[in-house]
Amino acid sequence: MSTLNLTKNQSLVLDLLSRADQPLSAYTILDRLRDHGFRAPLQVYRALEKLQEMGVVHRLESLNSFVACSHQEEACCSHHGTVAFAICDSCGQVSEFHDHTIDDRLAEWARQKGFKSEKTTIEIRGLCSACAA
Amino acid sequence: MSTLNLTKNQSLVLDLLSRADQPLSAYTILDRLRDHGFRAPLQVYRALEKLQEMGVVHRLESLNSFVACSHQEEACCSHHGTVAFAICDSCGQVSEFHDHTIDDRLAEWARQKGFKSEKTTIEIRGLCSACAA
DNA sequence: TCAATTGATGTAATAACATTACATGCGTTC
DNA sequence: GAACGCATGTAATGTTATTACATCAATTGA
Ligand SMILES: [Zn+2]
Ligand SMILES: [Zn+2]
Ligand SMILES: [Zn+2]
Ligand SMILES: [Zn+2]
Repeated sequence: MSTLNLTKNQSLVLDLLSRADQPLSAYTILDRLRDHGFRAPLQVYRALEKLQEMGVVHRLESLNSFVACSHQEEACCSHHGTVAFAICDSCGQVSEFHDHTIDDRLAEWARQKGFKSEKTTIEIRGLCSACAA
Repeated sequence: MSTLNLTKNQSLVLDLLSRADQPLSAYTILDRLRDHGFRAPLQVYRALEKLQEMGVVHRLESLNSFVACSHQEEACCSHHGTVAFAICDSCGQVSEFHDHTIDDRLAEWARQKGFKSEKTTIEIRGLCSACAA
């Protein structure tokens, strides 16, 4: 199933996350979708699992929350590899970015150690420019 | 209070983590310290909080678990800055390392965006060399 | 056609992780 | 020794995630 062919529950969750101005927890999503028939956590977690597999939603490990992908298809690369998140602890704004040099350094460390990387998490907590001012 | 002057509860938690061959959750720590008088989660969380402040214990966000610091005081630097963790999903082994280039790239991104970084999490999940073989 | 399969869904119960609130004990300071 | 700071103890609650089981619809292929 592609991004263009989501189930009803998946669409509801993705739409909600896309409109949110900050990460949402699974239970916040549940609460906000009660009017649309959501009754149990599993409905949310199942939708999130699929959306993450599709790469259109990311889990923020340090927040136990989820965001819609805001990865910009920039000129430098086309695929969605490892990304980093900068999370403002004041306003909740999340910036998603990637950096080839970081990727390369992590890959080089893994190569030297014989470590087989499956998934990399990079999250910076702090204050965005607006909130730090 | 320095590393050399821990309270009883802090010592018990740090000793347990230091001897563990994999990350431990707060509740696992609680269970293993019941014989030493631990009765409630808060005893564990309070000790962990202080130990983290001292820098002798780290929280692994992607596992909701904790490890004793294994940072090696190498020739290249003396302070305990941002570190990365490679976590084997098979045997639980955790490798803690740091990379100045990664630090620099993240700092440069933050500088450009005016983001004030407070704490950075880098965790690689995968298979260690022994388990990948 | 219709049984078998697959994948999405619904519901309840439970497990796992973390915090709040309040009380107690125990040194140090003045 | 009163006041204070700080570590501790205990109970209750809040938050996040999973397991188990049942139902439903679309697909498939004998
Ligand atoms: Zn993305
Ligand atoms: Zn902000
Ligand atoms: Zn360390
Ligand atoms: Zn391993």
